[in-house]
Amino acid sequence: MTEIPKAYEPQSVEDKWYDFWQKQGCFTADPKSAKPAYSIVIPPPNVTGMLHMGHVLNNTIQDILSRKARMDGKEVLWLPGTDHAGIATQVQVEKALKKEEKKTKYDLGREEFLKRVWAWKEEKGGIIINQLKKLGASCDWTRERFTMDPEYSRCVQKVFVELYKKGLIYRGKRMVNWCPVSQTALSDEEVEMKPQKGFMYHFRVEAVQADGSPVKVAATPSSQSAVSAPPPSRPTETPSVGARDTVGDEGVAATGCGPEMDDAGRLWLTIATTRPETIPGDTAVAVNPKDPRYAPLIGKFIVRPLPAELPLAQKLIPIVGDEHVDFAFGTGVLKVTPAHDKADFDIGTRHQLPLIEVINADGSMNALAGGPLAGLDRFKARKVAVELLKEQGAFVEEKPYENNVGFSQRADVPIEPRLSEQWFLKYPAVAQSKACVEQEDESVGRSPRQSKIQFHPQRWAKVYDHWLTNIQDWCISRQLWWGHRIPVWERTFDCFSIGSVYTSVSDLLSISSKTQEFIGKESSDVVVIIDGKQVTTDAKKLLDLGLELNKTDEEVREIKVQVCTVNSKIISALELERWEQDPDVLDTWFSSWLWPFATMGWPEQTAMLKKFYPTTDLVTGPDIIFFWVARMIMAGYEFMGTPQFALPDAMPFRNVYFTGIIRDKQGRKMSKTLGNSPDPLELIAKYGADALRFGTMRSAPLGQDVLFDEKDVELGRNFCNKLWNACRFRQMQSGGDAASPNCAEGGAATFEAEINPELLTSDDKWILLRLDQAIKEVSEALNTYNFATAVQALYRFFWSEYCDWYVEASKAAFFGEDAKLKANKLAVIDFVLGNTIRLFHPFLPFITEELWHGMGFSQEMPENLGGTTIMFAPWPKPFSAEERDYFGLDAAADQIATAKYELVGLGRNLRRELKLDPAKKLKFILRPAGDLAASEVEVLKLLLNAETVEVVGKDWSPAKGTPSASNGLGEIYLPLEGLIDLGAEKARLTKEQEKIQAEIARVEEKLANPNFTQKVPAKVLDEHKQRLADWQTKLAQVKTSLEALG
RNA sequence: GGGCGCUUGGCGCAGUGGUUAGCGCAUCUCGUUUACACCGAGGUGGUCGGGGGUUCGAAUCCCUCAGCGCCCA
Repeated sequence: MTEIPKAYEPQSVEDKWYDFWQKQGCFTADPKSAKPAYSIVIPPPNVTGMLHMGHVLNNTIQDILSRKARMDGKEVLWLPGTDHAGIATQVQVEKALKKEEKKTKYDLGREEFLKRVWAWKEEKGGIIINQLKKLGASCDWTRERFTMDPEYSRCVQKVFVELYKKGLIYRGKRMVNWCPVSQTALSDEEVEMKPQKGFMYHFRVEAVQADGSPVKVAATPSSQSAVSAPPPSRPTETPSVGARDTVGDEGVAATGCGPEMDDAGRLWLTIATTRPETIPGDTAVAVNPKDPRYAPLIGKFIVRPLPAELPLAQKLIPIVGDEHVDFAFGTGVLKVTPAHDKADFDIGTRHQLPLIEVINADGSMNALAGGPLAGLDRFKARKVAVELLKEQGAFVEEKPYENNVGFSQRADVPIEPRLSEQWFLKYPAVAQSKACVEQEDESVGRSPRQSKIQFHPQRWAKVYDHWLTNIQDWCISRQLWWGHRIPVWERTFDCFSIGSVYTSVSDLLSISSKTQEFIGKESSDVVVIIDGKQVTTDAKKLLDLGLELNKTDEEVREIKVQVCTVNSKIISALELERWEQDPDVLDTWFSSWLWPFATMGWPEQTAMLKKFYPTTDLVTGPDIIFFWVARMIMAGYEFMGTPQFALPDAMPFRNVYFTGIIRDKQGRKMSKTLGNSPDPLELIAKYGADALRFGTMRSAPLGQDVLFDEKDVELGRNFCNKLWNACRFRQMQSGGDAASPNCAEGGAATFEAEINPELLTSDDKWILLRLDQAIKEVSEALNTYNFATAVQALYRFFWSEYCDWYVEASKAAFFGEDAKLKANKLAVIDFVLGNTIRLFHPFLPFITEELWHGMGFSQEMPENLGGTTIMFAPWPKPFSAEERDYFGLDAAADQIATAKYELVGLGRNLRRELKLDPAKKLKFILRPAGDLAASEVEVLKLLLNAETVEVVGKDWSPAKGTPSASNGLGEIYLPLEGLIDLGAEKARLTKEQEKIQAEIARVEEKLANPNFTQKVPAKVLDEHKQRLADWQTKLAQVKTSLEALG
């Protein structure tokens, strides 16, 4: 037989089994299976991505759930794939293009650029998939999906058309979050608020009449100062403009606010702003009409200081009264820049203020910002604007100021609120989505049939609910090239001729009669909007539509027609007539929100959807609860909740497990710049995939962030090695030279299947009970998504109970002569290991498969229930009452073993306290409290490393000065013939005695308290009485030991 | 400003009203005993963030304060 390595070598095992599983089709889900379904869709990683520790955590959990479900006899679908990650991917390809060819995407043009992106995707896109395989992920790779797959793209477009038709999608000129680096709009969710240190700049402007002459206010302020009335306290219910700027506003409320009149009789206002570079874009200043300081000035004007070169008439902007102005903030005077601030835009709308755009799409200032500013970057312009104010004498002061600024999540630069034409979605199925997630206070008294989505941990349900309550329309268009292009075509017609030249809608769309027939059948494929109004395609005459097709207004000669469709025939017809497709693409999340069903063949009612939708579990990070989880739920109700699918529950999943965020051991987020992000593949190469999985799971408590330490992986490796060696030990006891866990023949030849209950020792029964307990704990922990608890239970059972006690105790039999006992012990070990390996399988797929075959367990099982692979071996079950009876697993056996191990501990302690040579075999004397089988004494002898354990009767008494220890099982003595220093042992026992006495005093005090004895439940009272008795017994034992020492 | 979470030995965490508050790592001592030094045996180390309350009894429930973190505005 071959020499086997003393240590487990994962490298030689992992690839072998992964290939085996794939070749056997173990991961492939069969929609026709009669087994109950279990399904899970992977949160698609970015196609540009590389595996990081977050993926490891997330996918290990999914793999554990999937593998456990297979062992539970479920038909399992774990559906993998990647998403196209619009911005991230485009940016990567652009960077590569610049580096390699010194070109921009504009040099190539849209079509050619997209070819490059696809080429790049083909080359690099598979990396993360292969990395997942290294981790052991049991995904159904035959169903791998990509959000830009043709079928998937059709789903995205169809969804767009449907929502468009419902009127939920609209195009509008709105204030959006603009990323000047990526040069695209972003959704609110892609904006990250970060505190920024900057300045609050104060500058003063003159209040004037409409003609520019000095203002005359009825209640003329005194020449010293206009600040007579202190500003009233802020009305709490008033929503305040600029509230986002007020973070940390203590100390910002400016001194000397209120209008001030100078010696020349001119009235000045002071304005506070963090963005002086936008002054040229100001079209008003706003004050609160309830603010007595400024109210009289409403309707007057101020002289806008920038651009300085403009004639006075063009500098005058009105002072408007707006209740949303927070008059406790800043000076109470708000500059209003409707083109560059969301709140200001709203004020502008309320007061019909003009918009002046002064910032370009790339974040630079344009000509309207004025000579010195034009062309400068917005941040450079800020400094220059301050200089310009100083030159004019308008600058008052600047104060350090920290406020929250929205950053583009991708490019990590401050976003620029910008007015632009974008596509928006009013979220569908909001009410259903809100109602379907179980909140914490609902869980009581609800029948389990009323199905709801469960979040784990449940507290995330609140966060979810809050977001849905305050939901805003979703900006879904992106000014990118890589992504799903918006399926809308547009053409402009002359409004005078449209009605006469084109008679019908299909005529307008240049659709032939043949195509038209086709449309008739599939009219859901197309939506037509004329002049902003949806029209039906079967309308014969345009004029019948009641549109104002003959506009009289000379200014408006054009009428816009939009067609939203996925029908390829119509699209070809449109493109022939030079209709133009909208250049924008859709937000990547607008495709991934369809993931749970678009990956399974939607919109058809496929066998896959029938079998596997709704999916069972979703595992993801709380950072994408809005981006993805909430939107998937809405999409589920909207698109799977139709009669066609006839589902009782249209929700996309039943459980959502939110992982923690992986941090380094100092609690910092993993980041490339910090270099604290370990490469999982390196860890796998060094320690093995099982070790990485085990280590990660062990340190990942439910719903808490995970502080990752390579030590955890090391511990995982050690654990695998322990498991390996425990199996190796068993093989070495099977009588032959076949001492190899990875040698199937050797293992199988001596496999002991039958346990003879008659021959079971207390140790055997004890380990069977511990196994039973472990099965219960691990199963329960997995059912409640407590992965760390499950791992902990496995660790404790296997290492601290099986290896430390049972294996050591079993050596008494294996080193002995009783062949029957040995055989039975092997049977117990095989039973325990067979179950243990299965319990470990979801966590440690590779080593368990190796051992399953190597130990011969696979040969004991039917082919489809573990015979081929442990993946389908049945999940271990706790003993039934009959089995417990059969094996005699009662409390008595348990107590004997427990007491025995305790006595061993006491004996080892004696040896230690007496500073005896640990290598020396000692002679112990045992005086048992009751009957004790010879086999028990053998175990004691072995575990105590004793030369002999002499059993004596009740009437035996030790010589004076004989160290001893005792517990319920009996007393052990170390006859040492004097010569030993007993001081340390005496001291230890005295300390022990004091501790026990203190405990007794505590319990006695409780029991003496009538308040306690009368109020406490009987059970607790009994427990306390028992506790007192136990302590008293212990005290007696310690006293005996002390006396024996003399 | 609102919401959520966290605070337990040096570190990371268990422990949601009832024994002596557990576990892993680290640390210290000892040990090359025929599964494993990726190991074994043993030890040190905690008034459970502060204060108050409820209770016979609080790490656990309530109030309050403080610190840290995250999300939303």
